[in-house]
Amino acid sequence: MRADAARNQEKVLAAAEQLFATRGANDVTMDDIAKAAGVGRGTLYRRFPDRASIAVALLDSHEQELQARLLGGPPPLGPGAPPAERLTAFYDAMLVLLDKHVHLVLGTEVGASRFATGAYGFWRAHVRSLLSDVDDPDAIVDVLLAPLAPDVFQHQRSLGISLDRQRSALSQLATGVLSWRGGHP
Amino acid sequence: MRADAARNQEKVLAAAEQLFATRGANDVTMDDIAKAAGVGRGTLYRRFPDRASIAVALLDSHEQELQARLLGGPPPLGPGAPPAERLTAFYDAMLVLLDKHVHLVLGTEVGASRFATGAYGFWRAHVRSLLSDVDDPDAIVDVLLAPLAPDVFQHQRSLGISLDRQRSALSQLATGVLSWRGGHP
DNA sequence: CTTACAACTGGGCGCGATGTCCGCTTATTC
DNA sequence: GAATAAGCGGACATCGCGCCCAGTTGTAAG
Repeated sequence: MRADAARNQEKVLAAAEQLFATRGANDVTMDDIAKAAGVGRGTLYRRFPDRASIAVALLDSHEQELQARLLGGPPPLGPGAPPAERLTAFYDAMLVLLDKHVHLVLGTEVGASRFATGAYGFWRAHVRSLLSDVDDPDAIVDVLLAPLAPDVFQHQRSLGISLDRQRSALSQLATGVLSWRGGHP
Repeated sequence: MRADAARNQEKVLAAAEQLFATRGANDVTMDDIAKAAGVGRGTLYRRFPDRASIAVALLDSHEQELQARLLGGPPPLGPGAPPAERLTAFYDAMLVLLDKHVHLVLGTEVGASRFATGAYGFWRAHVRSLLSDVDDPDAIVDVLLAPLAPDVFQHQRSLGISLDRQRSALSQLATGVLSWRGGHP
């Protein structure tokens, strides 16, 4: 990549972050971003085919950091704690991430596209690995990830439910699903 | 309402149902529907401000029927069974509804608009009423409804997860959350 | 039956966003 | 300092939306 191209990409990301934070993510047009970054539409579309790809780029570093902590960080987030605790810790971390970047995530994942993200695949694999002793983990995993959808998060917030209440709600969910052994001896 | 207007409304709904079923709901433009129904754009917009309102109208009868069964039908869907069973029954009924009408529901509820629906309010109130003895039911209820989002449903299907597996996954969720009493004496 | 009114009809119009295309510019390499 | 390829940017065509109004048609009163 040429030096000027890198510079422009940086300008685009900075401008987009600003705009996404100010107004809602989908009240920002490609044109707005191009204008704010001081580049032409063509330049913008060269790197980023749509708004979502810009939001993905902006989120990337944060998500990778969380992924690293999941794989190799200290428990209960990282390996070493019992599944229920790790799931709760994962929920906590995701809620913090959402809390910081809802606007970005809403820009990324509208509806079905959410599941196509590489990040979703990672969260799914992680949670899946915690479900070794429930029935049909492959069906449960998406159910457990559903409450982390950005619009659910946002909706709860608009209802006045605080981050802490969300945390304890998800904690109840994690404990309930992973600790209930009704049918086992 | 004038007789011809009623006739046209009928034509619009029939045409829309056809189109929604054929292609995906959001590959159908207002123009398509107007053309297929044999009415002008203005006529279409008179009754229905957008695609969502058409899908809502098409879903309305089915949803009302379920709502009636929730309020006054036989248990476990209606009153009389213990909460965990009623929640499971509710999940089952919703999955059946989704299974029949995913295309419509996807046309209705994209992202945040899902929560603005009158129907969502009803489901929320119903499930809320089943949560009398969990902590902070107002925070849990949206979590329990999240897996019923049409895009989650669709995603699981595209992964090859059958209706039955979805049913038992949600049943595990209901039982887990409602039957776990870790902190109680 | 006729008449007069109000509701309904339908397509034309402007708007705003999208994504592509191509002539020009600028960084890089020898 | 020239050659060359990569990058730039804005003009352009396209599409869907939603409004609007002049003509039409159902309806109800006389």
